Amino acid sequence: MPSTYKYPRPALTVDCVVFGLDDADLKVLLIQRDLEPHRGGWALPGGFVHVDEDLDQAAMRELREETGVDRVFLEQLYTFGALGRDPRERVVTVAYYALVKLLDHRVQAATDARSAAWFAADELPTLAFDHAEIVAVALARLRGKVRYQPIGFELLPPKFTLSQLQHLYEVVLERPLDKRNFRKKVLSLKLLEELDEVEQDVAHRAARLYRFDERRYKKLVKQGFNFEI
Amino acid sequence: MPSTYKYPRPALTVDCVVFGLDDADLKVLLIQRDLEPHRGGWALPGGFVHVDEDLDQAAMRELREETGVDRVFLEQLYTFGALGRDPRERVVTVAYYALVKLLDHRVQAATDARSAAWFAADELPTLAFDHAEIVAVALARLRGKVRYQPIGFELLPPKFTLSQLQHLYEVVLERPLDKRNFRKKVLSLKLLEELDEVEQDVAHRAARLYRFDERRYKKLVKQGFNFEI
DNA sequence: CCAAAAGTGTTTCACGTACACCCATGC
DNA sequence: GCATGGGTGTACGTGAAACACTTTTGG
Repeated sequence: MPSTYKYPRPALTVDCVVFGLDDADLKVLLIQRDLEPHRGGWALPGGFVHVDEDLDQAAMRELREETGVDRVFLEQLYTFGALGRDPRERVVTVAYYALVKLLDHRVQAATDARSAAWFAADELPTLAFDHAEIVAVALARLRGKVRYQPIGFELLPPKFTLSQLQHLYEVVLERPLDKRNFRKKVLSLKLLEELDEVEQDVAHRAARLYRFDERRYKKLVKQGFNFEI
Repeated sequence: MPSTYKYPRPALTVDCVVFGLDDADLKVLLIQRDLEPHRGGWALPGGFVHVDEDLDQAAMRELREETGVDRVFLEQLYTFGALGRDPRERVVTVAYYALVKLLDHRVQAATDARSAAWFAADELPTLAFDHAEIVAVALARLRGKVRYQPIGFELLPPKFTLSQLQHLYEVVLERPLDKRNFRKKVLSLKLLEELDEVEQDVAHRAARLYRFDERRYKKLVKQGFNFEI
């Protein structure tokens, strides 16, 4: 049933920039719009905030509904409210960014009713609305934050090699890192648990697997520890 | 005239955490509410976003209308949208924080029709709605950001002494800093212009005045420079 | 002349950075 | 046996941190 208010209200939406990482580079998950405006164009997953759900819930719901992505790292990014950012009416959107383990989510995105696909973050198609700006802000946030918060692990499988971890930082920070210095640095943090396991099915010496020790990290943070890479 | 929509919409507001600095400590500007709920209680300046103004404009307008504060550093903080944060109806608020030169704004705030007052940031009265949480987030942002962005200068007069600057960092970061190391560090950044002026009317040796060289800062940023204190 | 804050250098230590070779494995 | 990435140590330089006394000015 319709609702009436004394003064006009902006519509409120959420949009999500979903990042994933593969062997080659950083990816962003986009959906193809099935409505005007920009019908058929690529856009960020998102939609209207229901009046009885909070913002984080709305973002998670839209992500699940439109891309099948669920139970991932999700953090509010920035709220975009420029006049005219949506040609139909005034729409304010609370943008989020998500970090997913790409291997877990490759299939769902591709097989969803709505067409969804991963694009290299530095080769995105033209995006609807102001979504290109939102992605730019999300990238900047990710680049800034990955250095002083251990969020990079959200992009990797639970067990990973040090080379995978280094590759992650190289891709996100867009610069090469020295292998020995990188390993020295991350191991000195004492946040990685060395497993008695190695990679499988590689055509060369198998690398040791590590796991991020989240319990230990939280304990150290309480003691004033600051993650930094 | 009233507006009708197919689905109910949250109300959208902006709220501002205004920081100022005096000799003693960091202050926050609050207003006394003249409407229910929390009538007579202290709250952040803020109000509804008009449908024809963008978010930054709305924040600036509310700040001007409610406190007389104008032309100050203002930056979006975070958007708060928990269910029940306003007892009347669903209200989503885009929070901002502002940094003002307290001496410029002491009078207006006190003489405005609405009662406004500065409170020490660590001794705030009970606040309406979830405003205490908003202030906490703003403080965390300020503490984090002051170290790697030259925003602290927004809290000082255009000409200031190195001791004032050090005091600023000590108050915001909540820890004492070594005088010699601090001076060495800030001067090494080459962002302060040493003036041929000293403090006036002090009962001891007058300190030299400095000015933040914003042009130089912007130029250095373009060359990849990163401010850090 | 006393109170109050301004101003000034050196030493030490930790950490970031640069850098090259041998090892294990699968094919 | 060869191609591919895994894994390892040292030397150097920069910058952070610790630390105390003299100078200037007004009252």
